Amino acid sequence: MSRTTIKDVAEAAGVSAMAVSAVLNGTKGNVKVSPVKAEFIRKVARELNYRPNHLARSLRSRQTKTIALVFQHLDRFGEDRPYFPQLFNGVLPVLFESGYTMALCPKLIEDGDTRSISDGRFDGVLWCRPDFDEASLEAIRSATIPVVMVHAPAGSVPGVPAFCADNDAAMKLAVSHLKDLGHENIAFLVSTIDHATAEGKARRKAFESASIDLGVGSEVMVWSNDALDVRAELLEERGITGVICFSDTLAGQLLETCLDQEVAVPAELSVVGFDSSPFCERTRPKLTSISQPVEEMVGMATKHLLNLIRESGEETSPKPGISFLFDCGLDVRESTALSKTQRRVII
Amino acid sequence: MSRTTIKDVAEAAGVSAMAVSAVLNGTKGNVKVSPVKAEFIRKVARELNYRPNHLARSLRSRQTKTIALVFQHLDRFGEDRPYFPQLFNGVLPVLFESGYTMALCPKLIEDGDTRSISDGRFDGVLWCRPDFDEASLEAIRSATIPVVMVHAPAGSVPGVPAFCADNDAAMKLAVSHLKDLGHENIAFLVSTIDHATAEGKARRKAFESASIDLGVGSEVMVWSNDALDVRAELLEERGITGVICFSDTLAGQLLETCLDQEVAVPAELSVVGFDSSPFCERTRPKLTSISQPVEEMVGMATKHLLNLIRESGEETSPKPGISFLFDCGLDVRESTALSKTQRRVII
DNA sequence: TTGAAAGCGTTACCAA
DNA sequence: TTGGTAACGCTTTCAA
Repeated sequence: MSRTTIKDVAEAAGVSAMAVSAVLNGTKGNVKVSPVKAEFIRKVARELNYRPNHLARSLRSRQTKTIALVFQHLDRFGEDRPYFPQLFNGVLPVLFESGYTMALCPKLIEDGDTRSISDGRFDGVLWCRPDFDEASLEAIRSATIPVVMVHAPAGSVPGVPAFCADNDAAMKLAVSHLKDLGHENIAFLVSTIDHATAEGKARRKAFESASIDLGVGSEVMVWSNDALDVRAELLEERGITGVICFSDTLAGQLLETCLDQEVAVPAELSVVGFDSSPFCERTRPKLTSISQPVEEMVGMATKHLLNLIRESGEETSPKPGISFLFDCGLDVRESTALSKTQRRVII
Repeated sequence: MSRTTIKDVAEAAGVSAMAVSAVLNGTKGNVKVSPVKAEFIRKVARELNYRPNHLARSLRSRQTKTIALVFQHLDRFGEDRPYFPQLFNGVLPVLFESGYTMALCPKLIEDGDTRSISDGRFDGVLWCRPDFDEASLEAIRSATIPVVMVHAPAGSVPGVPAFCADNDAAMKLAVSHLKDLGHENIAFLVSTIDHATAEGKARRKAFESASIDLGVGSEVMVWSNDALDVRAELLEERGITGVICFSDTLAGQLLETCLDQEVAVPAELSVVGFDSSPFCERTRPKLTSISQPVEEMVGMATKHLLNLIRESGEETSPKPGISFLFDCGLDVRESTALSKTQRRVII
């Protein structure tokens, strides 16, 4: 029974409640208790097995030592989705090191009742959803606690720090790789759902700029769940020989479709994924993919959030919003190769 | 700014704070507000963008709509550890459906400061750590909120419900499988860490009983990180031709060791894992493994916990502690085969 | 150095 | 049907 309150301890020790509080909280402020008395209080507290009520403490002191993590919870935490392990590996060590608790709140994650961001339970929010509707943006804007966004393009919400992969550089890397292999017409493939997200739009734009800059033909293809006739629609109709996909998962689906339709990868079509997850090692052929430092991004975002929380107590001049862009890499595996034309030239 | 309090709303609407509370909380109890007034209050609340302070509400009503999840956080959430996705898939849907928040608290998960179970922040605790030290057991015993244990043998803490795989039946399944294949000397392999856990001990005992019941020679081997000479120590010295491992991970390590030492699996040695994770499909040979319904176990444990929380408000006669045993299966893949002797007999 | 009192924002209880 | 008042358990401020 942790029913013992600070009052019980105070009575048992023959002191006031505040003396107990001061002793147990490391007496910040100008209240001081003599060492002897302090030790006695500690002893009594231990004997009564006193545990401070975290709720009452938070209510009064206006800090909960808890942050909320918001992510896109469309489906299960799957075996082939390396994102969630990376996310948690990025967040938890940083949080735990500082004694912070992580909360997964259905109101924020599922109900979209984003106004409850500031309902007092959290000191800050790590917003890792790539889809922003206007309600969410408004909630983030008007939050009374610090919010940090991950996977959000710079400046998505003025004044709110954003941590994001450098999609422009990433796409340039991938398009350049395909161009070097002799591909002249390249497509960007994205699912309907992802296409609607901020990151979907950002990568699409990045792809288009990269294509123009590098002078290759480009095409954006939004893949709903319909059948896709790779040979007819891509190869023949549009002369596309290289495809950059929004995600590894999507690239995996494309590989399967190619297998079904007897389109050879990479002989006839080169395929690039996004994330460079362990999944890439298990496909046949192994998937060339853009790598994104999710864990580092999330880890730094978490650290930044904790800093903002610390500072929010102090009187500091308002800071400008900052965004952080993370370099991506390209892990070349087996799914990309010289285009047919190029091979002819070499021969 | 969600600084608007219930008082502000009450003033603006010209009513008392409790009227507002009654209206917004669905007026349980005997307090009633006329429909007209109720609608007006709702309107004012909406206009002022009032959000109830969850902390204050919890403090007063003594329920936080939050449960804590405790698990073993030895290392990273890895790609080859299917446990965590299964854990979260089991817990979150059940919790979210009932509007409960899940908290990961460093005090409980890392610091071992288990007394803070009852610090007011949680309505209940889902205890999924397989290692129980005396301090933890004492903390669970003296908790003021409901606790449910997963991976704990029945009756680990009197009165606390335990959800666990039926290790006895599982081991019987595996030993029987190996016996049918003609193996006469079987070992149970477990790492030092796992051996110290409650589940480690339970499986060891289960293995020993199964071996005796089925009349096969048995040996328990605790594998620290030392080199293990499979041929000398297992095959020659002890005549062991079949090994049941504590986990798939450990079985994977054994497979690698066998590869290094040129011991053929399954020709010379049959290997069985535990968990039947997707990992088993990726080893060479594919790993025969005992399957444990983690997701269902955890899901049911969560439901049970929520029920206990609901009931804890009511005056019910104290219930006896219950334990739930879950059937395991054996997924036979490629790492187990007829023993040499048996093959000779057949030929 | 100490203690008393006033909140924090809410809900429960009791009188009207 | 209403509304005041008293908690919930703690910390902070102010006066001694």
